[in-house]
Amino acid sequence: MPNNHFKRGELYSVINGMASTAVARRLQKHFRQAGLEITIEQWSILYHLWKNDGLSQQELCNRTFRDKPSITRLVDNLEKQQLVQRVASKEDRRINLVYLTPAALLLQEETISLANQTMDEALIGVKKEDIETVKTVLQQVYDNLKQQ
Amino acid sequence: MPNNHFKRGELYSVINGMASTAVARRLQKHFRQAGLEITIEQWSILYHLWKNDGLSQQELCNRTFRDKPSITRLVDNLEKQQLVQRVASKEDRRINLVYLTPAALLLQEETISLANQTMDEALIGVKKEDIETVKTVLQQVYDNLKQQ
DNA sequence: TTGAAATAGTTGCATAACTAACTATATGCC
DNA sequence: GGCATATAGTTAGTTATGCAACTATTTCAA
Repeated sequence: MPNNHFKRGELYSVINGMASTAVARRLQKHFRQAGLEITIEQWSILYHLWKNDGLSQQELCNRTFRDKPSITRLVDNLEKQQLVQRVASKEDRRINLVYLTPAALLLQEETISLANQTMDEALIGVKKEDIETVKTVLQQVYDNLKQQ
Repeated sequence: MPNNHFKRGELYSVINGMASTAVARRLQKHFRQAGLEITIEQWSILYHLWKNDGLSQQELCNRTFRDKPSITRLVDNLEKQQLVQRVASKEDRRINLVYLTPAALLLQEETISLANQTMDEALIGVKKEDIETVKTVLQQVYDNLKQQ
């Protein structure tokens, strides 16, 4: 039984897009101001590779919540910019492992600093325990919808 | 002084995209399954017009958190599908007022019901007071970033 | 062992987003 | 009144997303 019959239309606006778009736009702006030519979507791929280089494209799908064609094209564009390189797996020839180039490693510190700064701006005046609640709720929302 | 130095990278993933994308995809799926040919972006325009018909494109920008070119093209596509109509304002000839057609009025009840149903699915197991917290935090995030 | 099903990735097509540059109209200050 | 500036909207170019259909490879079971 649904437990939340109250202004769901507005809730929809809130959960869907408005805050996340604002954060994304701000981060993109910070990148641009720093003279960095990458998009935030490309950056999110690099972010996961900095944490764990050599992920397969499928793993990048899982970790960035994108579908396979999106990853294919993001990796295409990152390869064009010589920030990553596809390497066929030796164990399973269906799999491409994606590796960072030295150029990408140079971006890590500056861009993560800009991302942290962006989150600091975004979260001014927000209580720490409320942030935990947001994380939990949005994770629950994702889990509620992810299967099928 | 930033007050939230803890795993902001992951927080970024949570706030940005994952939950909102999942909700969007689920709603789009519900529309498709019901044989409705509109995108959720188009629907969000109709949603604001059902609440207040005859908004200007600029007002639609403000209410849907989109930029002007996005609204131009969404209204283009809605006009192609004969769901809305542009009417030049008599007071200010720069302004287009956007009006719903009878066909769009027919969609209101069904699509809002599907949206509510989608939010119900999304919020299963989430406490009402936590939802209030999420709304408040995301609104704060938006307000923190919206100016300039 | 062979053939069906599953998995990894790519391609094509449509829609949507952002930026920048543009047109048209309105406002406001000298 | 006239010119600078602001505002409303459009257009063009690039990137990203969703879906469906496709190829290649692997897995698994009859």
